[in-house]
Amino acid sequence: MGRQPCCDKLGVKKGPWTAEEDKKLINFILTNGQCCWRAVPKLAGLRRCGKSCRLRWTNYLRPDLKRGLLNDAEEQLVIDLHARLGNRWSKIAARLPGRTDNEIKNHWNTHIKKKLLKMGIDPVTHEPLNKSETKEENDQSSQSDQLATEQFPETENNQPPPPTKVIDETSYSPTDQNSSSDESNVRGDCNVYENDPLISCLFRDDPPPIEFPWEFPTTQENPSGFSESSWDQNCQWLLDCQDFGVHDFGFECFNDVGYSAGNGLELDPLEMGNNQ
DNA sequence: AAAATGAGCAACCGCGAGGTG
DNA sequence: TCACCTCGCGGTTGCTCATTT
Repeated sequence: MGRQPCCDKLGVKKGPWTAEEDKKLINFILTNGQCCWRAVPKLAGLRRCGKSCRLRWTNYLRPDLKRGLLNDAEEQLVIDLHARLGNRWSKIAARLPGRTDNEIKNHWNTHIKKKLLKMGIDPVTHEPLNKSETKEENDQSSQSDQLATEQFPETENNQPPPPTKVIDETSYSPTDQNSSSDESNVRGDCNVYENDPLISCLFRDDPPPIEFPWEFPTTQENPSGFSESSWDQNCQWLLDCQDFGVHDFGFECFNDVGYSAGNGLELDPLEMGNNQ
């Protein structure tokens, strides 16, 4: 029984998106908002699969996206979140304003992984490499496996929570507490970090409202200067651009919207929430 | 200067979750 | 309860560009 393809493969274009396609997609979403992705390509006049449209939008065209490499704070946060959540990139991304799961995943695979290995840390377990090797041997024991499964049923590979001393001491170290790598445990740690608004925000049940509903906040406090106008108005100039190429100018102007420029980690989640 | 190799990243694929009739 | 559909996620691929030989 073959799975039904997400779209009609015939006549569906694949590969890199052109500026023209980007323009069509942005134009459509600005006009209609995000609706049924399956219908988007048809309605927008794109010969693309709906899935591809969604991916393009969420990973590249969304105006609140930050571009460029992750800064040190973001990178440290990714490492720590990965230690707790494992490869749940979307969950990790939800706690990094303006970053996408794909971007974080790529950054992890290309930069952080190597960095950790260089430091002698196993990027999977977040334990010192020699220690994890020893541990792997010990893990042959079915007893320990069972214990791990019981204690951390949802943990990746049923591994016990990684230790946290591996995290750079110069950064905050929320994982210094006993913790597991699952979200429930993330939540469980919240009280520990109550005093730190950033940390407590990061480990809240519901992540900070990073995902704007594709409308810019209308608060007068918005320092970006976008506060008075609508999303449509703000983006209209984009659509008027000749040779539209989002890659080339990266929506930088939007990065200031809704949170502090340059470093989204400085945002105040409560304030953001009010802004919506 | 050209070929080989590696790194980075956008995009694709397949699967599972959740919603609906 | 079941089948179907859409969406989102995570793993993987493959293209492009930079660096090395």
